[in-house]
Amino acid sequence: MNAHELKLSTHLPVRAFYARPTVEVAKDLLGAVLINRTDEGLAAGRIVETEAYLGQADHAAHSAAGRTPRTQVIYGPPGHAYVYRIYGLHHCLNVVAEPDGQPGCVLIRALEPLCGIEAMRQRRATARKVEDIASGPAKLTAAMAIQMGLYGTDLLMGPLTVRLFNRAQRIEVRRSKRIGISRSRELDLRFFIAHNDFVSRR
DNA sequence: TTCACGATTAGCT
DNA sequence: GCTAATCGTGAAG
Repeated sequence: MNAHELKLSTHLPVRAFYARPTVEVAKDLLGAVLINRTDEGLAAGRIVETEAYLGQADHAAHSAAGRTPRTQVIYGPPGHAYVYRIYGLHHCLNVVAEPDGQPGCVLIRALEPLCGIEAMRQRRATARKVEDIASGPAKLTAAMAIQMGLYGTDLLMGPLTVRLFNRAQRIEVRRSKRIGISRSRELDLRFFIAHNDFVSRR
């Protein structure tokens, strides 16, 4: 898929799309396209796996620690990027949900690469197969060149954006426990597209 | 100021 | 399955 086809087949959601319950946003982001306009050209991938992190009764969410310099964007207006560094090595990308003032965000966990795949391969030199380029939360930020500079940016303004397909295909959504957390591990807040080769785990 | 740890990944056994 | 790599954050002193 090239940049022109991408523009014709997708559209930007309105703010209200993000100003909904986190779980709804997490489900509806499946099948959407994440796009980053980088110095090395356009990078885009289809979202195939997400996790919801809630504002209340979710001890695994970063916002559970309350409002801090790091987590403040989660409490702000929806449709913005919450980027954080993990293990001092990697970055993870979240999309802020819920109305302004209420915490809640969606971790993007895996993408199916669509545009700029050659540049993604260069940024993800260890990936042998295309399925390995963005099949994990820190893999996709590396592939898409997403770093702390995008913290707090508005996904309705770019350079980092999310677009929805104009003709929504029917997607079979699977639900499971979240990956790699210890607290609130009993919650089923991971969503992914069934039978998809690009998810981090089946 | 100190300290333990984490929404991960890659490489090796 | 196990572990190193590597550092900002938040809690405690």
